[in-house]
Amino acid sequence: MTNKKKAFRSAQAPSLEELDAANARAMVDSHQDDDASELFGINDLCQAFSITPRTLRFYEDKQLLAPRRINNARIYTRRDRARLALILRAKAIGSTLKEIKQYLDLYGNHGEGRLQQLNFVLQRTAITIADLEKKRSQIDETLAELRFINEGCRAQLDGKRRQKIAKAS
Amino acid sequence: MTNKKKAFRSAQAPSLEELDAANARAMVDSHQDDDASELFGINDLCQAFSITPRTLRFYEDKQLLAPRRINNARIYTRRDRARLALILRAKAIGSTLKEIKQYLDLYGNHGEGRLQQLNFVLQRTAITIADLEKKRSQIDETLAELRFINEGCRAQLDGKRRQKIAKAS
DNA sequence: CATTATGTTTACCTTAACGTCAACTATCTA
DNA sequence: TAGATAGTTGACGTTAAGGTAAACATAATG
Repeated sequence: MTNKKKAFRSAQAPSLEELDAANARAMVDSHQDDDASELFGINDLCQAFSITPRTLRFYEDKQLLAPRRINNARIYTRRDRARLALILRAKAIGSTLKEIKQYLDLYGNHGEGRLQQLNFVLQRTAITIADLEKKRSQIDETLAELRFINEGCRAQLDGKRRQKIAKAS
Repeated sequence: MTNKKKAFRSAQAPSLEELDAANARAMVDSHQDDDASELFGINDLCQAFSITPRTLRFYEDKQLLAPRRINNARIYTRRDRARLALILRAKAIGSTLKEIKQYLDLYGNHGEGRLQQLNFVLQRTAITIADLEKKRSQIDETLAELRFINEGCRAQLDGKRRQKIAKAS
């Protein structure tokens, strides 16, 4: 359904497969709360996730990322990197950047113990979870249909093969 | 993540919940290969799926739908309706209209027995299936994280409740 | 028959998510 | 000191998926 590798008009969206590699590392990184140790330039991340600099700057514009600057150049920590992984994964499953921002804002703010906020986060996560579960089940339905078609084809092909063999003998 | 019911700027995308009702009927209909019996006007479908006429005309423009005309007015059969349900479901899980068209083109063309075509359909469905399975697993990961946050909140709130009780006694 | 309700086409407008290009700036290098 | 290299901002372009508005057609209805 996705990713014909036409490569028309430069950098396409990263395929789901491409995402995985970088993604895995980033996920690990995100729980390693060391901050300043491993740093990345903009192109490091671009290569790692198969995106363009423009995309990263755009996300920054939209306040999804906030890397430090060193003489005006963007420097990303592994936390930034992990955040990026979240963003891309969320995008891959059909969320808009606006939604992702809200999601990440929740994600960040679960440490301070204000009762109001905790309840808020609790609600929002519950809603988001419900939403994703629904999406998941829609995917499952679609998968069931596709498998049905797929097996139908396979069966027909098998039939033809048997016919040929029968004729040949 | 989706659907704040702001209702700003008229008809929003239909929520996942809204889709379900009409969807279910349409799915049933799609296997009831009677064609001309139950017919729908454009607004019937709009209401059923919470979309606007513009959207239906747009999909027709893009060749995703091809309703009959009766003195130039669009008349949809239950098959059209079922097709629409597929389109909307695919959209809800993050596919583009272009992708959906390809998907539907496969969907329609599995009846004629040309070997080449069967093999083609077989391949394409396999690819699409793999893609969706990946998406599904990404959703699963996201869900796991959200549940983690959610339970963290819940635990903290419980903690506070116990503190209060302890103080009170 | 005039009106109202439905529906149609054509054409332009909008928003999100980037792409592309031009003009700078800072740092390293020959 | 003059490139080469890697990065920056800013402005405008583009594509997808519709929204909105104007002008017209047809059918039912008072």
